[in-house]
Amino acid sequence: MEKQKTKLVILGLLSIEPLSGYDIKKFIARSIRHFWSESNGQLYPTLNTLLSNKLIALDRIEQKGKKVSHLYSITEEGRSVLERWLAEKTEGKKIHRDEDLLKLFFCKNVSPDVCLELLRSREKRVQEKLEEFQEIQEDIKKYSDSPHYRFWIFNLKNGLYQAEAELRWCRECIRELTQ
Amino acid sequence: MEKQKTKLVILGLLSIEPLSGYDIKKFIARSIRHFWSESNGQLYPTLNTLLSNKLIALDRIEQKGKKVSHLYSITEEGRSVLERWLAEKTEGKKIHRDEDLLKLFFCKNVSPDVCLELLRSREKRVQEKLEEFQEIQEDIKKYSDSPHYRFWIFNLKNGLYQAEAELRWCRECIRELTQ
DNA sequence: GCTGACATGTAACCCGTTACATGATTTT
DNA sequence: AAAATCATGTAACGGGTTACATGTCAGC
Repeated sequence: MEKQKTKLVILGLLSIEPLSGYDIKKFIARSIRHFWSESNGQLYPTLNTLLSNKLIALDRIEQKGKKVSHLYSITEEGRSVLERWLAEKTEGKKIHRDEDLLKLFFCKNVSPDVCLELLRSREKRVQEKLEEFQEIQEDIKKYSDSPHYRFWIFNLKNGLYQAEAELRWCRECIRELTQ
Repeated sequence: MEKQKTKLVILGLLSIEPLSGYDIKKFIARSIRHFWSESNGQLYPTLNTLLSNKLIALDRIEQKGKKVSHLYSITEEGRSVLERWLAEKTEGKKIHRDEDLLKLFFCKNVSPDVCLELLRSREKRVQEKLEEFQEIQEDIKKYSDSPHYRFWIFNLKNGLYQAEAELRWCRECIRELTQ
């Protein structure tokens, strides 16, 4: 009965600045995509739910011609919901399923080459992720004066450390298998 | 349209040795719980699906008194499905949602104490995970002569490296916030 | 006139967990 | 006699993705 986190992301992002649904998607893509995602199928309906629950407000509808853009902002009530969640203890039960590791666990069934290929492709993926972090770092630089910034850097660093550890692991495994 | 991984875990585990549904649960708990989980609601129905697809076979039903235990084993067909999957390239798109990091991203909204508490509780959780790895290492020692063993150690090491990186990160963040 | 970004949304589907149901057997 | 573990399952629910639907606007 995992509670719906989508509404919390929305509230969180709107606590930074008023945004439209589309803005939220872009914001996520530029900043937290390395540990969070939202799909349209969740985003837009949730936006409307939050609106009817008065946790967010519809600031204005911009219309240039007939192109519509809904700009939302967080309400006082929304803020208190957000703050309550932030102070809540996160239950860390959720284990995240890792398909590569699962395959590796059964790798005795296949040739060493298959296994090596798995590791190399993971290595490559991790390297791409590292590059992604560079991009994100660039993207959020424009917020470097914001009080949010230091926390965002924390997040980035987390991804960085994880990726480095992963890379080291891939290489060690590959070395051990090729000896 | 994420394909059902449950059946692959089952096939994988049965490729090691014949097991009952309950055995599978225990096996997971003793070996791969750090990166995989299965619930009853998935396990038992999938077992029956695999059976009717002839990817696994019902070896025998043990009855001591009226306590029933179904022992399954993998068929040739099941083996080839397993091997095909192992050789398949894993699409690494799946980002795993991290609620702590999400909270941290919005931490400007709350007092530094709340943020510190978040980090400390994460640190504690990671330490517990490290202890878990010790347990798992003990539990799988009985397989140390098996050709599977080296891969299992790889997996364990992955978790270990991840946890160490996480721990370092937690501590750095805490230090930076308490200065 | 076409492509690609802008912009919002819905419907179907599936994966997975939770909670419940049932009953035997072993241990305390 | 109670509690824990063994053992298999089902029903309901909900979260989340995919794919589709619709239409505008800017630039080439």
